[in-house]
Formats: sequence, structure tokens, C-alpha cells
Amino acid sequence: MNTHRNRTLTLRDVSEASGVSEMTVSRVLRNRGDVSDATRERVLEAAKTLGYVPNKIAGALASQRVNLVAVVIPSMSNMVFPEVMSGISDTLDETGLQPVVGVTGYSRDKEERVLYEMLSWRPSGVIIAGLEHSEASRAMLSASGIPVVEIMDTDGTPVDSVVGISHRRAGEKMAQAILKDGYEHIAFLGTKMSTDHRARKRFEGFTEVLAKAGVEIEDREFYSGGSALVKGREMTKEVLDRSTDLDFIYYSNDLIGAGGLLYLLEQGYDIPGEMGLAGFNGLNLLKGLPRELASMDSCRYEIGKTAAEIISRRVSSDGEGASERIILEPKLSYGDTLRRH
Amino acid sequence: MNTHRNRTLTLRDVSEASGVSEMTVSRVLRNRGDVSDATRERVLEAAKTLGYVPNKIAGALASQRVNLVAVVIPSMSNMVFPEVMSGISDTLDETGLQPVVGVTGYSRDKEERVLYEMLSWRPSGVIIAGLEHSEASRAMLSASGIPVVEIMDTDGTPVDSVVGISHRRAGEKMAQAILKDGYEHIAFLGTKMSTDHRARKRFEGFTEVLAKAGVEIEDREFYSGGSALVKGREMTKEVLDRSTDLDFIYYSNDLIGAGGLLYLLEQGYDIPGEMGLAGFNGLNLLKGLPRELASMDSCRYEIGKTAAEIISRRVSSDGEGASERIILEPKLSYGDTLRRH
DNA sequence: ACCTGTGATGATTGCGATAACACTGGATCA
DNA sequence: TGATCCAGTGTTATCGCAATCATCACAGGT
Repeated sequence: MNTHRNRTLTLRDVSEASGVSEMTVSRVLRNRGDVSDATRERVLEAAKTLGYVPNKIAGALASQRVNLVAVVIPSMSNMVFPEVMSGISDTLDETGLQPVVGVTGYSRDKEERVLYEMLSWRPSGVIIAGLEHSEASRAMLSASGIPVVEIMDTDGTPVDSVVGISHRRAGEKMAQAILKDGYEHIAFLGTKMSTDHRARKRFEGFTEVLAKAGVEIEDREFYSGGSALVKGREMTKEVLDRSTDLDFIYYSNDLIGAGGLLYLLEQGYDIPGEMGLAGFNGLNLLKGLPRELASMDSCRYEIGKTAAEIISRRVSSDGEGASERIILEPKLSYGDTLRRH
Repeated sequence: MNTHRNRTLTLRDVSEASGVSEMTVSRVLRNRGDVSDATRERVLEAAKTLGYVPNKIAGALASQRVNLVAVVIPSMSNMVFPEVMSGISDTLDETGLQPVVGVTGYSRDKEERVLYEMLSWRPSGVIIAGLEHSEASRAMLSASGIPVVEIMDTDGTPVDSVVGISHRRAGEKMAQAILKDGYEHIAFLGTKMSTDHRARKRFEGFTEVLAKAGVEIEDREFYSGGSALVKGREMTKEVLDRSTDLDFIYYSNDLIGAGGLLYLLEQGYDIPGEMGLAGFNGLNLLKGLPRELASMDSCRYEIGKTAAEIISRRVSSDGEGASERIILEPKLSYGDTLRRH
């Protein structure tokens, strides 16, 4: 549309076009300091017709301020993190801060690399999923001198602040509900837990409460990868072929739970009378299945929102402010697959 | 762990700690230029014990090179974009480039702001969803002088390169399949299309082919927001209450299609004999439903992959290289809800 | 013994912006 | 009338790093 010069535009170009100093242009574009209406208008006009876009790299270097917040999560296709992201975005949108996402694929090494990469852009804060990081990652985080919020999980020792639910407690709570409702022959189906610490903690809390009541898990099955609905079906079938007297299946997430639910309904099971089911996450994506799966809300949106608020508060108070530890309470929803006591 | 100085570390600190010049430290850390093994080791040692993390802001300003690729998409909770992102990430991971995501919430204004924000970081390329942008956005893109790839949709005029499917064609193809299979009383259920240009184009292609065959859509219904499965059920019910002789429903996405499918099965419909169904997107999330919904793959992963390849190619050839226009062919999958001719 | 080439390193400069301070001229006040 | 103030503007000095060129020691060829 305009001149197609190769050289990219700088403040100087705008300054020359509008006949004022670079400093004044800078002031106008950032809306900072006193500038007369006349020059302001002239500058904006010039910037617009030139198509000037400021160079934040130079700006950040000069001002030692960066409006980015690093967000480090294991996956995006997971359906749980997009919702966390929404909470973060919605909150940061009002603060001038901007989230930048890095994905680790559940690998500690990759997490370390991603973190290094992101910290090298000197963000104003870090939001990172989980409490389990490499030694080096923890060192980087605490050496960075910026606010850090670890999210999702509260069972462990955070670097700085933490917002999440206790997954042990989520597992415990589910076990209590199941026992209370009189189920006794229980199986657990879930993902391989070597890298998914939160699933592991839920499992631990779950089995512990059962153990205290003298109940032991009668069967279990783990998977990785693949379409979750189908996996849920397959695993459910396998477990039932093996263990015929089960009356409850606890799934480590709602998707495999939904697969199991569909399978069992097709097989003519009476749910929740003959067989109880529960998942984890409270995915409202799944509302609308023939039965609503019992689940436990993991407070994803709220976690994102709260984490962003902490960062924003710390940033605007210029780094002052203590570490916070916010433990949200996962809420059990009975749905249609868990008998009500 | 180390000194907790407030001042953040710079190359100078590492250079002093290792007794060489800043330039040499820079060379070591970037693995560029000749450095003797002895000094390399000393420098790495010093950097590690200090916990030095390079400042890419300064680096980028000095070198006029930024390893970021801006990715601008309307939503992350959509399930289609995470898959595009995977394609992008997987490809960029091998090139040293890094995606940075911005979300527009299907708003043109927000897209413009997000784009401005991202361009101000001088990324090496832009991948942006859709062909419909504000005048200002298009101007910014072409003035930026960096490679731009518009993705998802090919029905229109791109700024630079484009990778996607023709949504008109997807609609046409579906209509052809439906007609061929002998369905004649057809309804369309979908999202409100004011902002979703791709859904609109599918609809247009769909109705046009029908029209040419002398068939007109007998009913339609649009929704926005809410849980898609539930909406699919509700809309399906409403439409069937109104129009009793339908024999086919075309849904604008797989989720509402799945809701409709579940509802119809519960109502005892013979599918696909009495009623045919189809959705759009080929979400493999949904594999495992009682019946597999007919759908049309939108090539999401491949689109992301190809777009990233174009950017990467242009970046490494230093901006040389022509605009590309890559039109992928959406593939119809009959599933279990469309009669085979 | 001389020149040359090369590997290893250092000194200087500039990237594009902002912070901090310096300046200006007219309004305001006693 | 002269001192004072302040809105509006410009000047200068960084910010932390990489490009570029300069330097230097030493190996090898003639």
C-alpha cells in the first residue's frame, strides 16, 4: 500500500515525517508524559500513514520491562490446559500482560529447554504446570528473580507461589464417596503414570483410603496414547473379562470413562446399580452423553485465573509481595453413574 | 543456590568469571565461530555455576534476528486448533524456530490488536488462520516484510502464502455424496455464521450443489455457545419436531453431530437407513461412539505442518522464495451414518 | 629466514528504543 | 518588573548482545 522500502521503519522515520524528536514520538505512542494535542495528532497521523509498528525488542531492552508472561504446560491437545489458558488469558487481558505458551510434552528435559528459552526473553512472570521439575529448572526459576506460579497440583514444595487442587485429596474424596455408597469391588483404569504425577497422586490417595477401609483394588489397567473413547471401551472390556464381580470402575480421566460408560450401556449393564463409574476432570464437553459421568471438577479455569492474578499483582507491586499457596477444593459431581447415598 | 544478587547476570559476569572477553563467551554459548576446547569448557563451567541465562532481547536487537514465529488463531478450546498447533510445533522444533500463539476469539478487532502486538516483537514469520482480516491487518502483514502463511481456508485472496482446504468444496463434496446416496429431505444444523467464515463457505457450497440438483434445504437451525453435545441433541429434537419427513441432517461440526447421533439412537431411529447424518472435522476424539459419524477430514495436522515448512524454508533462504498456494483435499469418511452408494 | 594462512581471541560499534535530565518560552505571581 | 514555574520538547547515555574488523601467535611452505 505504502512505500515498499526494505528497511524496516524506526522511530526516526516517524520523527522525520512528523517533524518532532524521536523522544516525542515515543511519548505519543506509549501515551506517556506531556505532549500537546497538536503534535500528538501529527505524530499519530504520520505513524499511521507510514504503517509504523514499534519495535518492542528495542523498547524492552531500553526500559528493562517486558509485558510477557511465560506459561509452560505439558500439552495443548489435552482439553484441560486450553481451559486453564482461558483463565489466564481472560485475566491478563485486562492488565497489559500477555501470555506466551511453551509446551513440554510431559518431558522433563523438554521442560528445561523450554523454560531456558522462555526465560531468555526475560518475561515478567512464569506460570508452570506441576511441582515436579528438574533440579536445573528449579534453579533457573528461583534465580530468575521473577514471580513464579506453579499450577494444577499442590502436593509438594513449590518454588514460589502455587495454585491448584490436591490430587491426593481428589483421589481420597472419590474413594470416600464410593465406599459410602456401598461399592466394594473396585477397579482402576488410567494412563501410565510414570510421567503423569497428578494421576499418580490421585491413585495414591484413592488406594490409601480404600486400604484404610480394608478394601483393595481388584484390578487395574493402564494405557498410553490412542483415542481415549476407544481405549476406555477396550480397557473396560478387558477388565470385565478378567474380573467378573466388579461393581465399580474409577477412570483416571473423563474421556476413557465415557468410553467405558458407552460400552457398558451397550452391554446392558444397569448403571449405577449394578456398576458404578467415575472419571476425573469435569469436562463439560461430555455433557450430553446418554448418562452423565460422575466426575470431579479440577477447577481448571479458576486455577488459570488465580495464577494470572498473582502474577499481575506481583508485577504491578514491582516484585514485592509474598509467595501464595492457594489450594482449591475439587468438587465431586455425582452425575448419573454413582449411586447417591 | 548461588549468590542472590538483585542485578541480573550478563555476558560480562560470565566473561569476568572465566577470564575471557564477552565476545568469546557469546561465541561459546551460541556455538558459533572458533573457540578452543579449553576456553569453551571454562566458559561453560562459569556460565553454569553462575546460572547465566542469555538475554535474547539484547541478542535479537544486536543480530536483527528473532527465532519466533507468530501464530494467530481464533481459539484454543476448539479442538481443531490444538491439532494445527501440533503440526506447527513438530515441524518448527527441528528448525530452531519457536511458535508464539495469539488468540483472537473470532474478533477482527482483537485479531488486529494481537497482530500488532506480535509484529512488534519482529517475528521471523506469521501463520494466521483465515483469509478474512481487517484492512489494517492486511496492511501490517504485507508491510512487515516477513513471510506470512494464511491457513485453514483457501477460498479467497491471500496476503502471501496460503495452506488449507476449500471449505466451499468440502460443502459441495458432502452434498454430492448425500445426493448420490439418495437422500432428499435435508436439514442443516450449525453455528451462527456471522463470524465463522469457514462454516459459511461450507454452507454455501453445500446448498449450491443441492440447488443444482433441484433440492432445497428443508430446515435449518443455528446456535452459539454452550456444550456442543447437548446443543446437538436439542437442535436435532427441535428440527425433527418441526419437519417430520427429513432423511438427512448435515451438522457444521462433529460435536453437535455426535449429540444429534446420540439423541436419534435413543429415539430408535434407524441410522443411516431412515436418517443419514454427517458432521465436519474428522475429530478422532469421537471415535468410540456407538456409531462412527460420517465426517470430512479438515487436514488440520497437515495444514500446520505445511505452513511451518513454508515459513522455515523462507526463513532459511533469507526471505527469498515465492508465495505458495497449497490446497489440500478434504477426505470424506462415511463412518456408519451415511449409506454407501 | 621470510611470508602467509589460519585458529583463537579481543576491541569497537551499533541495533532501536527509553530513562533521565536539560532546556525553552510563555503564564503566573508578588 | 523580575523571579518562578511548568507544560512541552530535545539531548545524551545506556540497555546487553552480536557483527565486524583488528590483533596475535604459531605452523608450515619455500
